[in-house]
Amino acid sequence: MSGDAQISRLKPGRRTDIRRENERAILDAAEKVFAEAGFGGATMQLIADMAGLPKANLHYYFATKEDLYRRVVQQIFEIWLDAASSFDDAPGPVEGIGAYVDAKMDISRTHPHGSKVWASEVMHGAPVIQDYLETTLRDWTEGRIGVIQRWIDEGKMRPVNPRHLLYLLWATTQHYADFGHQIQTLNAGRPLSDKQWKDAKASVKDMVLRGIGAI
Amino acid sequence: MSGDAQISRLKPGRRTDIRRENERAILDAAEKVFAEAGFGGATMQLIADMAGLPKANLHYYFATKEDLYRRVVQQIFEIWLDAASSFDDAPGPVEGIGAYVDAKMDISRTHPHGSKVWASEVMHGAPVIQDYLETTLRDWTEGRIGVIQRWIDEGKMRPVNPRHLLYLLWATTQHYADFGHQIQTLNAGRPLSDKQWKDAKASVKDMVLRGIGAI
DNA sequence: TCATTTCCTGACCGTATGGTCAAGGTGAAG
DNA sequence: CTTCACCTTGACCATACGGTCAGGAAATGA
Repeated sequence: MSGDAQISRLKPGRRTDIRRENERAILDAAEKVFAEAGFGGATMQLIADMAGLPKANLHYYFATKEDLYRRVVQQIFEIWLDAASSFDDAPGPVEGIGAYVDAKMDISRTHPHGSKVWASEVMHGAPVIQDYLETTLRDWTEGRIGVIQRWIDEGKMRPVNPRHLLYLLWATTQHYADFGHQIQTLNAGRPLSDKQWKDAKASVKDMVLRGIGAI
Repeated sequence: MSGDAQISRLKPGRRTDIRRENERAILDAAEKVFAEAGFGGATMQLIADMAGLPKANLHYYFATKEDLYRRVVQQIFEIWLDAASSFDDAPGPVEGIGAYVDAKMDISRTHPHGSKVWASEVMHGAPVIQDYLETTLRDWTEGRIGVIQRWIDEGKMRPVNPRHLLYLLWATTQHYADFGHQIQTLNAGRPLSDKQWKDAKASVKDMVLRGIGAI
């Protein structure tokens, strides 16, 4: 029956699905554990428990702890790169940088663990993604510096150092993920509400865009 | 002879000096190792080697790895609190926030390891300094928010959300320490020169002060 | 010189961790 | 039903780690 086919298609027992779902569960658990404990403090047992799988099963899908870690780091990097497209097809800094801040603030809220793992990785000297920094990130940065410089030349913003503007954007937006615990503590122990997040985004965008004379 | 007394005063063999010097050597080594490897990744053996002492000697001065770690975290926190005095006795945001940015940027250059240890600690949920966040840091923050609000009321700057301004200041200045490796990679692999640091400080200060309408 | 306190350190111990493996389970195709 | 590829997992191992301890060295004061 066609019904059978559909049901079997949704059953978790399907070969490909099993692989996909388990890898996803492991990666999600790993992202959280690596973020909360650091690479050294994370244990495969903890990740396994959080993913609801026996430890030996983790090594069936990911050969080593480092392999698993690498995948987690790559994940957040790709998410950030996607968000960066806001930058490109914008007529000026108000739209481009405004959208970039929005996108990065949203990611800080939806992917705080990934952001922390990335921060940890870079703080420890980028032992596993140094090549990414030297290739993809460097190229992306140079490209964006060019875009900002063009906006400056066109008189759409004040002549600030584009490099330090990018650092300020990264620092400010990621701070809300990486230092989320500190922010929560200073917010009476509660996570930021929807309204407070809206305020945070507006405040950052406002200060940045005024800081560069775009508004 | 009086000469003997002086020499013996300078000899490292003096009781108090021995304790002070060894504790200092251990704390310096620990700060570096904790920053580079994280709490979980750091080992007492590594710290001992870097301090030039046998591992057992570390446990003579610091009972446990956690005790040692706690001391390192407290150290950077006190340094930051000292720097924050720039804020208080300032007539307005240009002087106050300007000096604060200067001070924090200087610390990011001179104490990058401490900054990373603090960041790591907070990212992992502040397991050992949560009480500091809830007391000292919270009080300090509320006080500074009051100062900023007064400046706003006096028309010395635009009405921005003081809390998010503080976050922006922390994020931006500490970024140069915590993400120093990334910044160095994007700087052709070289550490920022004196001139580049000067430019960084000026750029940050300029964007921030303009962002809040103080200049 | 002697007694006392402080400092030093090699050797050792229990535990926890990353990783392995062999044996068994399970769904799909023929 | 049989086959086969893929998935699952308890038990196991070597290693590395934080921490201990006993015995000795060195400094200090009387």
